[in-house]
Order: sequence, then C-alpha cells, then structure tokens
Amino acid sequence: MTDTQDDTFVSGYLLYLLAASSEQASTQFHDHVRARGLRVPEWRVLACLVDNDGMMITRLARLSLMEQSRMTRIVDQMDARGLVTRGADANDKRRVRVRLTAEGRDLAESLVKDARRHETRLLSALADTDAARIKGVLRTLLDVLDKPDPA
Amino acid sequence: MTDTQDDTFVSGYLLYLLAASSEQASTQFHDHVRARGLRVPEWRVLACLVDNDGMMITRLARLSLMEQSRMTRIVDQMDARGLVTRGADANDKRRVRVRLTAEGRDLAESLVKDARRHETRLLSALADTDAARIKGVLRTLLDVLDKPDPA
DNA sequence: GTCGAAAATATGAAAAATCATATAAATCGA
DNA sequence: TCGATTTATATGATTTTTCATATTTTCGAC
Repeated sequence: MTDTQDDTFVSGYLLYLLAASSEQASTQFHDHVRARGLRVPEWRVLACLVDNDGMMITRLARLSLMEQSRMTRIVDQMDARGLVTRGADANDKRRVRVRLTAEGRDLAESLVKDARRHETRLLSALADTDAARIKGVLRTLLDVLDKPDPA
Repeated sequence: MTDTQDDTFVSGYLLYLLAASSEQASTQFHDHVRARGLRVPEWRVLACLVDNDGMMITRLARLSLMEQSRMTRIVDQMDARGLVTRGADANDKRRVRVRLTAEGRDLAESLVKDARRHETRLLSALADTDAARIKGVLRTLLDVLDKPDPA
C-alpha cells in the first residue's frame, strides 16, 4: 500500500473523490490515446463529432470541458492535420461548423470502440451493485449542477 | 435547457461523466478559492497540510493530483508568500518537509470550513439515496483503480 | 430600417504546466 | 565499502492554457 493515513478531510472530501476518480480512471485510456498520436483534447473533439458531426466551436468546447479560445486552436490543428474541416454555417456566418474528414472519422470510430472496451473493463472491475449505480449517481449530480443555484 | 441531443456515446460514457461531474461540481468552489486569492493547486496543498502537516513534496504532488516538478514550484511560491515553510527532513536530506505557517494554517482552516459547507450544500441537493451512495461508489472505484492491472 | 446589445470566433501576450534531465542523497548487494 | 540503483527534488526549455480583448455577425427593441 502507498500511504495510509486516516486523513480527516481530503480523503473523504467529495470534490477530491470526484477529481481523483476521474483522473485515475482516465489515465490508462489517455495514455492509449496519446499512443495513437492524439492529445486528449483532440480525442474529445473526435468523440463529440462522432456523436454529432458539424458541431460549432462553442458547443464542442462546452462538451469537451474546455475554453472556447483553446478549442479554436485545437480545431485549427486538427484541421491542419486533416482530421476535421471547418465550414461556415449557412444561416449564421459567425458560426464555424466542424466536420470529420474520412480519416478523422476512421480514427474517431476506432477510438470510440477502444473506449467502450476500456469502459467495460473498468465497470467489470466493480461489484455489480456499484457498477449499476455509478453512472446514475453521476448523471444525477450533473443534473443537479445544471440547475440554477437556488440560493 | 441547453443542448439536449440524445448523444449516443459521450453523454453516457463513464470517463465523461466523471470528468464533467468533477469539473462542474468544483467550479463554484474553485471560484471561491480564487476570490480568496489562491490558485486551485495552492488550495489543494493547504488542504493536504491541514490534514497532515510536514508532508514531503512528492506526496503532496500525488495527493494534489499533479506532477512533482509543478509541486516544487507551487511550494516555492507559497513559501515566498509566507503560507508555508520548507524544511529538510532530519533523517533523509533529500526530502523537503512542507509546513504551514500560522498565516497558512489560518487560511487553510478557514477554507476547509468553507469547503465543508459547500460540500454539504452539494449533497443536500441530491436525493438522500444518491447522496448516501456517491462517496462510497467513488471510493470503491478508486480502490479498484489502485490495484495493479489484472491483465 | 437603425442602433445597441449579445453571440461566435480569433488572437496576442502572459501565465501555467510538462518534459527531459540534472543533482544530490539514500539504499542495496556483492 | 564501493558501485550501481533508486528516490527526492530542482530546473531550463518548450508546449499548453488562460486572459483579455478585437472582430464579425446576428438579434431585438423601437
């Protein structure tokens, strides 16, 4: 074992548990993503676009949990690399529609498969009851957080 | 509501749910931390040290979910600012023991109180069953992730 | 229609984070 | 006890990320 102190605060703090779980659960797969030649934010963009091609920059940024100006640059690089294309929206010239190229789609679909396999492995390492609960609990938390602050 | 598409992959993907929950749940409190004049990594250091004063750099880095070289610099800055002191370990001169100053401790304890209040509010926004489950589920996940890969 | 506000994206400059590696101390065997 | 390894921390160079703000387009009230 590494360090077992019965820390009074941190080790039981919800925000710590969330951050640490996310971090640790993602590490393996993120390594895999990098081994495939992508940075994590790029993988996120691909995953979003497989679900819904032609998203605009702002929405990609929200879903990928990052800032708009960063997303602009990431899309630039992915464009330069031939994974996506940028196109103007017909109805609103401010918007940039990001679309997968054939190459981008292949890579994206392949990684989504890998991600699903990895997720299955993760969940199967949990007891059935925990595996059944975890997504529901997190979804509920997200729902609650979306609602405007009652205060 | 913002964007409700029934995304096939991302919105139900465990690593997304974890990252998004962590991100969203933390935003409010992190804003509070910054309003108090600290960056998030600095708050994490303070929280660790309240639990266990005199930690070494490496352990602080692990617990705060960041790299050692980054932690070195963060501790430097906190030292310069008078929140912590750096002292050599008596038995092992490689180690740097980081300790709270009086000022650092005051700030840390005050923020821990704030964090607890915030956590209580978060949990109370969940249904009782979810609130009761969430920490347990996350702890289980962390436990599982700590174990060496069975593959 | 026109004007002011809001929305979407882009960009330069600054700050933060990472990476590779250096240094120094402890540990472990032969 | 010497040398090879490992552990702990530090640091220079580079890459990422953020921040503030500019630009362009749309929207809404009048």
